[in-house]
Amino acid sequence: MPELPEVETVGRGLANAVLGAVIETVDQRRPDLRWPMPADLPARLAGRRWAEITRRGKYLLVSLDDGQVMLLHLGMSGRMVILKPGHNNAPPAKHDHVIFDFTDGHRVIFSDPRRFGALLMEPSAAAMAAHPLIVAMGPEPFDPAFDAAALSAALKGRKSPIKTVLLDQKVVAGLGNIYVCEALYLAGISPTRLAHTVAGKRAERLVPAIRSVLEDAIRAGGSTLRDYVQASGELGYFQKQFSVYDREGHPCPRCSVDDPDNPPMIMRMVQSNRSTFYCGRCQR
DNA sequence: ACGCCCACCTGGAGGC
DNA sequence: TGCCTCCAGGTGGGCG
Repeated sequence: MPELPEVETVGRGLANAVLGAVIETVDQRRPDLRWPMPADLPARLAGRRWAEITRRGKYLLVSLDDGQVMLLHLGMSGRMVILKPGHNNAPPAKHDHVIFDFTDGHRVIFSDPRRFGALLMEPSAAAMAAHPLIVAMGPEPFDPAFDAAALSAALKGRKSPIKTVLLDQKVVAGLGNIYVCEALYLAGISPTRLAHTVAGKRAERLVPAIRSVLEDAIRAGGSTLRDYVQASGELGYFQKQFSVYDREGHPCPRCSVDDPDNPPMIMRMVQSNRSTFYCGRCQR
């Protein structure tokens, strides 16, 4: 579920609620998610202040006041539930795996039914930066260094479809199935086009298209942040109207206006066992 | 180094 | 109501 915009929104919501707050207790309700969590997690976190929250790709990095860094990944179904002081007394739900209680009364719950998510810790920022999951990642899409030339270089020699290659976090960090479909649509590039042929003008269209779909989604998420604590306390999965994702059979919003009597339809295909949504007419 | 496929999990939707 | 199948926004690891 969560791609870069959702992770960004979750990070902002956490920052709004508990940045600077001190952890009183941690209730670790199972030993592992995708990987084992630190066995001494509650002891390592108790009394620590959440000093900084940053995002790298789809990872959230929480820096603590003693220099430790906690890595959070939401996998496919992970959520961070934020409960305000005075609303933190409900018993844990089935998939509430880690519960952080802060001295100011806030409660943060890491909930993840499918458990593809992760919670890891490193003793220092340098150690986290060198972590295999972090060190191998490609550029942030908003980094100015991620330009058409850099993208072309990353795609050079890649003979798979561009759709598949953009899901590789080493090419660019943070894209998932939804926003790859949306970015290719916005750029007018066919998902089946071989990645190494996305160069020149196409690469120059694709980079701003990637940024645009991500920015729009972050904005949509940010607009829901005002009341980041709703009745459920859930955060980060906002409704956004997509152009192509999950819209099989709908008319193409861009080129169907050419011929209203016979509009091209958004189509679904399967690439590497994952759904791709696209317009067969205006994506080349 | 690259490309393909599987596995890891649970839950929701839809068909019968 | 129950049972079955399929599908889901991620990604590391094993294979050729």
